[in-house]
Amino acid sequence: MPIDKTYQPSEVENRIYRVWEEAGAFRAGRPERAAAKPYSIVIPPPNVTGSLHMGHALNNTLQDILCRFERMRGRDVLWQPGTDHAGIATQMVVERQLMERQQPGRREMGREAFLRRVWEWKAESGGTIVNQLKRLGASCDWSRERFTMDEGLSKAVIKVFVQLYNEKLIYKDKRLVNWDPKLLTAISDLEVIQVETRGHLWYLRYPLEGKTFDPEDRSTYIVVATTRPETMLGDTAVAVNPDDERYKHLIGKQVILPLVGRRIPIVGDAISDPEKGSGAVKITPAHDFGDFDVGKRHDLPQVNIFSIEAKLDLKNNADFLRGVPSSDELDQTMQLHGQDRFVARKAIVARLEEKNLVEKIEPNTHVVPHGDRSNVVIEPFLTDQWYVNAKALAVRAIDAVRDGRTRFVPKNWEKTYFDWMENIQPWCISRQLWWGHQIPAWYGPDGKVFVAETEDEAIARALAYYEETGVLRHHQTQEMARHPEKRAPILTRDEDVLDTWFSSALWPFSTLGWPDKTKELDRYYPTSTLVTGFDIIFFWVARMMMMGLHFMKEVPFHDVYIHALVRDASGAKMSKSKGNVIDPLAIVDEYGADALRFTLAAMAAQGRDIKLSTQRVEGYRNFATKLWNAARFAEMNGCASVANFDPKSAKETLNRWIGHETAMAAAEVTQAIEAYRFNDAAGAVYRFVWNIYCDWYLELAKPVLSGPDAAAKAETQAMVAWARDEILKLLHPFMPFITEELWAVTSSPLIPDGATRHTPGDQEATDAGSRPAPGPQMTGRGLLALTEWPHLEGLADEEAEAEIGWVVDLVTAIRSVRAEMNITAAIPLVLAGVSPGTRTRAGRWAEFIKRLARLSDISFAALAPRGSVQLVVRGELAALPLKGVIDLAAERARLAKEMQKADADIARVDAKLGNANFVARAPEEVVEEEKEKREEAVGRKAKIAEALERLQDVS
RNA sequence: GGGCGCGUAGCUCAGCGGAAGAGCACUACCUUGACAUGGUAGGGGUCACAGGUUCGAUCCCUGUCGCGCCCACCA
Repeated sequence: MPIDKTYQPSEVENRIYRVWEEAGAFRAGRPERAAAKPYSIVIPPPNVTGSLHMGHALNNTLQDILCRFERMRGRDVLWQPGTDHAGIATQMVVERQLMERQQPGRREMGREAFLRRVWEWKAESGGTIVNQLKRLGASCDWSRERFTMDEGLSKAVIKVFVQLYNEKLIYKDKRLVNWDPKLLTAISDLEVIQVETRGHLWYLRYPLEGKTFDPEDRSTYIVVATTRPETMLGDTAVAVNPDDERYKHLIGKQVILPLVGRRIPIVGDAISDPEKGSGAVKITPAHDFGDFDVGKRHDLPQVNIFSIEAKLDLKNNADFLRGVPSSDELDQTMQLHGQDRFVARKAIVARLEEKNLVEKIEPNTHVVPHGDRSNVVIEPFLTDQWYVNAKALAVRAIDAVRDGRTRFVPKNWEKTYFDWMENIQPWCISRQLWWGHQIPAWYGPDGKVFVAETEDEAIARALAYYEETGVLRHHQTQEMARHPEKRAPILTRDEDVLDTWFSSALWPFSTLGWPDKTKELDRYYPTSTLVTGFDIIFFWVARMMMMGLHFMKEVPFHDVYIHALVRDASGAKMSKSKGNVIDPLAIVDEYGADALRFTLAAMAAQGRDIKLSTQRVEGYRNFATKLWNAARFAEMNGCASVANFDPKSAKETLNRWIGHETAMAAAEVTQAIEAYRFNDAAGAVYRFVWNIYCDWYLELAKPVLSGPDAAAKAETQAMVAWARDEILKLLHPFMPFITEELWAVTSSPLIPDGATRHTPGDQEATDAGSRPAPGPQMTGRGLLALTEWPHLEGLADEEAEAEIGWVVDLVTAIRSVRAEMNITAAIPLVLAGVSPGTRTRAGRWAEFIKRLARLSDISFAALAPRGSVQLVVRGELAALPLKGVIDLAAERARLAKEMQKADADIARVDAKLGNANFVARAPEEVVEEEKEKREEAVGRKAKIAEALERLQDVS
């Protein structure tokens, strides 16, 4: 079947993907690889209800390159796919949907109905991202797809929770958390972002006890500065710096808290910076992280001005005053109950102003914590939450990176990792949400906690406990154990769910079947490589390290490749609100998945953000077209793969040369991928395909392919096909679709060893993988995805390199002159006074050179003909007799310029070689190189001089 | 306040100790039997600045100036 004139990705990609899937090409543990070394990667699970964005495209392209590369190198590859339930994000999406459809909200419908609704939404949209990954070409083992809320993974989550609880590494604690007043849940430190905000600094006067407050008399009050005046209701102290002469004498005295009337002490504490604000600071232990610690140091009470039930019955903002001891003023005149915090702030400031208690208000820009999802101001809030003792788990996670069991690429991310790990805070894992893994903790009527893997177990433990403590009698517990309906009121389950990242932290082993001892766990854990963005090093990588080491006693992965962010062409972060999002699927539709993948790989240099422009994608789409047409050319010239062809058997210099170049390129690509240098790998294969194979090899092969030498022709046909096949292999990890398609199209049928070429077969490419061999003599060659990666040895050939290099240089030099002088007609070439070796070469390559440089004739002479343009090619003169065409003055000037350059080169080298220190201290090979450079330049200079002299003769 | 990174051709970026590179854009020529999604040739850079180390610095060190990002309880 002749190859189409242009490659149509849209027609090919889906079909090819189906072929791979039907052949089970991406299955881990294929029987024939039972003895192979495993290679495993777990996918960073995308949000199950999400859709593919450019970050996914980059992330998964890189993983796919590694997986396809290792698969071709014979490894038993497991690319473990799956999706994440993404607690908050998914819950928000569904809630928004309910709102848009004007359906009852989450609270109105209740937990059970709401969860049903989320599962429906998951069923509806959950396949989207998976299909999108397939469109990208991701070679995941889809038969092993997992979801963080699958039965198996949920079992792992519960097991981990219970075990950590029993080990006292998970505990419940009442302390300040980051409370998101919009989502009405606690969030972890990592989910808080600091936003620079323009606000105010209020200077408040707190009257001193025992003095009559007089705004004119500064000795009757102390001024505190605050950015959150409403929290004053919860103040339990005023702090001054113990070394501050202005306030030292007040330490130990009391102030009367305005509006509330509470007496609170003035304490000395280093938290107070005399330089800042007024030098005195209000202390609100229940509403500020710093103040919380001060409160601990000075044993201050914690006055929570929000309702303790806030998480249950608050609407949209933190409710006020539930916890504040009442004062008549607050209760009766201010009406703060249920108010929005910012409304309350205004009311409080207004009231303080009325009472002359506000000294001044300054504009103040400061950083304010916001929820990363809700984007509202976070409220530090004193509640009971569950925590993981991350500090304890971090120890081994730090060691593992320290001693290199896990290594980051690029290495500088290790510092970021260490900095965070070494200062790690308790991880708040409970969320007041519904979508997620519900915490396996049950409470007795007295608040006693029972943590267990199942409710039955919790009940059994509770009954035993209450019997032992005398709360229940033996016969009661017996009865309850027998009759479940009677025990219902005994225990209530914790309503909260776990942070999504808790289940993600288990991903490398939970997806492999843990806690069961599976053969997959045994074979694929620890995984080989993790590929992820730097933005989730803390969220995810660090936590997988901790959990992996704790539960598996081994690191979860050996290498962590950290890639950059994809930004838009001008460097801005892509976001929906900015409208600068480039949809990867739109790119795939327009240019093909291969073009997008290649672009991402080519731009994935370590350590820098990727600014994606569609122009660049277009360029690589063109590259795909180039490859396609090169394959077409081969096809049209009868170049078909020869079974068991050995490129080392090539006799033709040209063929030995392409063997040499192919081997070099293969080595370059291999080493680059091994080192995670995706851009280098992509660059190497690009240059080889376009600038070596297409630009020179195919051009030089043309005369042979249409020439009379049957043996040379047959060898060249085989070699063209061989190099093309090697290209398809080298390019396959980057451009899997077009390469697989070409592999299929060009492989049917193969020419049996030693036979001559006949017309190409016309079999459908679709079934290249599964089709039986076409005939007794033919060998089907299966899928490219499962074909062996090139390991080319013994093909280096410096002699061929030198010879073809000379041809290339000569042709280039002649073309340059032609273009500069605007000569279109065929012209003759005279090689003047060249060595016998060059003479032979020229004879051998005459036809090629004539064709590529458009020459009418090549001849030899002792001297360049008068009126010639004279070129120095590899130290010898090539003359183009252009009498009448050439401008002697211009030619003289050109040669003079060349001469200057030669002189400059010689001078520079001489400066080096004349430097005794250089000769003495530089490495020998460098000195040798310089000497060679000098020799070359001197030779060149002599030839230019000769040419100039010859030119003088004419004038 | 700490940490990380970046300033190289008009644009986007590689290179990171031994004579400045790519893609795109630009200019000229080419409908030559694989490819105009192409070919050939060309213009364009004191590698941010200042010191230092070195025989030699775009590359290493120090500082300065710009620009990002991350972390941090400061009013």
